[in-house]
Amino acid sequence: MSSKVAKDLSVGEMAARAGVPVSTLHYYEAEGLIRSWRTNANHRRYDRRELRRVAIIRTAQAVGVPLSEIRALFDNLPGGRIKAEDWARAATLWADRLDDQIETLLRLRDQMGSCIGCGCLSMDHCPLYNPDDRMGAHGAGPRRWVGDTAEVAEMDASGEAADV
Amino acid sequence: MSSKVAKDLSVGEMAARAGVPVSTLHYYEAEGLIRSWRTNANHRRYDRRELRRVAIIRTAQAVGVPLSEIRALFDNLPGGRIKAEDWARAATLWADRLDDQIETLLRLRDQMGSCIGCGCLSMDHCPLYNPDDRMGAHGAGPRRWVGDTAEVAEMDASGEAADV
DNA sequence: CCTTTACCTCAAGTGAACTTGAGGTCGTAG
DNA sequence: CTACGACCTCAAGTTCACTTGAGGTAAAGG
Repeated sequence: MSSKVAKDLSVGEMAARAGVPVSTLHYYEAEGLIRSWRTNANHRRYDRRELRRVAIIRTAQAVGVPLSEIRALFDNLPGGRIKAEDWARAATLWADRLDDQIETLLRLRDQMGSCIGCGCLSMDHCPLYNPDDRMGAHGAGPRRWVGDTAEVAEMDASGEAADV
Repeated sequence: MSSKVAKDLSVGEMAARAGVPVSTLHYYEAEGLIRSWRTNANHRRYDRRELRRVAIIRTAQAVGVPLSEIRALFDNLPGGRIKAEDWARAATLWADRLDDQIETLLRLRDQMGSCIGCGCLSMDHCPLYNPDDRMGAHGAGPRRWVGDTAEVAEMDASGEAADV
């Protein structure tokens, strides 16, 4: 019925379509992230759905998901495909991460905004400025920064060393 | 009037307070991102405001600003300090970047949301599924992915290879 | 037949941001 | 006096995600 065969793609075509260099596709394949079959001439051929995989890879990367984690998802595919269920689970997980990231960034933006607004980076003018070492009070201990700006907020609030 | 001298910090204290390993502070200093003076014993001492610098570094990193760019800002400091004006400029710049990132992530989240909702990752069920190669129509050319999900969106819209 | 083009493999190199390790110096506590 | 912890330097190693390069094949066009 359908004369459109939607044939498989060469590595060059994939690269063009997916917007990544050929070398990257080689790399992804070596890392087990995408698959191909070979022609007589030993050239790679990609099922069109591999394009979708590349899209997922790049998308996930944009959210900060490392390749190892993406592979973990892909490795869950019994038949080499992601079942809707698996996808939903991963998507939910990544969406959560997304939410976290968005929240972090929004907090950061707010902080920057108020910093700009109040000129608080200038020791001379910031109403929050306070020469005492308030944070010293709560001692040492494990710290976290990236993905958790709580302490930044605290410093901003205490106004410690408000100048740079 | 103030008996609290708020004395300078050793590298260990800085590390504890800033939540980064000592080696990282060494590294930042080697990279010209922070400064210290030395005691007789050749030990580093940090002015408290260096703590603020570290906070800025980590914050900026969370937004994806590379160290080189942070240094570029810091290098703008004639007196070794950031003037409110310079800070405002950088903060505005980084805030723009933040906005971009937030927008990208929000877009991603929406896409993931609708994917989950419609089960579109399943070739069999997605209402968007379309076996034709719609995207093939617009040929090769430069591509971009990270920080620009336009093409992902397009693929999602066309539903190409909607299964994985 | 010859050349070009697109592909192949495998090893090594890249850059960012750190970390690890070896070997050495202070200054205080016991 | 000696041990200890905190600090020092400098070189080299690590991880991630690729990229580059050398050397080779296969099919199509002139």
